[in-house]
Amino acid sequence: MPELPEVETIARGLAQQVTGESIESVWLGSKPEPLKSPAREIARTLEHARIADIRRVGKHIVVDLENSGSSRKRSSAQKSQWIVHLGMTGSLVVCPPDAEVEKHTHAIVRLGSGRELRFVDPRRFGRLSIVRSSNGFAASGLEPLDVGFELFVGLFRKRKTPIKSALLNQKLLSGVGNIYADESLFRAGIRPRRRAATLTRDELRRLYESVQQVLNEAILAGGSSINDYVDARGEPGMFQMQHRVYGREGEPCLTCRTPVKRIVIAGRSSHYCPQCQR
DNA sequence: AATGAAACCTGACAGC
DNA sequence: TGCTGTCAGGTTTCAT
Repeated sequence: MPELPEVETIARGLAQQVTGESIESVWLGSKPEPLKSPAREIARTLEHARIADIRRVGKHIVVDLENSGSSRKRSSAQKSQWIVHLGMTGSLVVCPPDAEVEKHTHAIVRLGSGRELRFVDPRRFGRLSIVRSSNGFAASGLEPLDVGFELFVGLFRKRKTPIKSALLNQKLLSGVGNIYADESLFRAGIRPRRRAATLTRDELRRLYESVQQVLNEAILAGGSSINDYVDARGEPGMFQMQHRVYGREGEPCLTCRTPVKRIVIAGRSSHYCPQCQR
């Protein structure tokens, strides 16, 4: 469910609500765990830590923790991070302790204020992990909103894969998902099946600007709510109102009235206007 | 090395 | 009501 704009919205909301809180205790569900790190390590790291900040890196939510090293020395503040990937259906919600525990709740973090931070994920594609390296968590690819144009161009050089697949490849850019890839390609006037390496410099310029424009507009709108996505407060995003091709198969292109086409690329449905996109 | 298909999961919805 | 098939905002793994 969440791509960069949704994750950004969620991370901002969470940061606002729980920065500075301490973590009292952690409950992790059993079952085939959505955990990349061992449950023991996650629990041990989170418990008694202080939440210093929450932010987005790619499609990941990074919770910066401070371990005050409770008993020993004063300033033995160790840095560790709790990384949450929401997969397709994951959500992180802050709620009062007496709120009903939803089905598919896999983790409950009790906060100093008495509230709880809960991880819910029906499809269990989401992942929780702990990072301790001194450099901190690093995304596999470049941040689409920060990358310079030359670096962006370099990503697609020599790639025979469809440009749509390249945009979805998190090792190149991290954060672009299916909705925003389609929307960006529409705005740039480029067909999703075009081989990445065949794009001209002009086309790449348009794509570069379109990606940033679409992501920024979506962040302003609080993300896209297609099925059940809601932010940290339970509010849906509004960007779906501005989708020009995604989910509009058969409907007229907003520019030229040609029916929007839907095809499958790398197993993902892809929407485009056969007239406006070449 | 690079590409694409399949696998991982559950739920919602359409059609019969 | 209930069955079947399809689809879903993501990523990893396994064959080519």
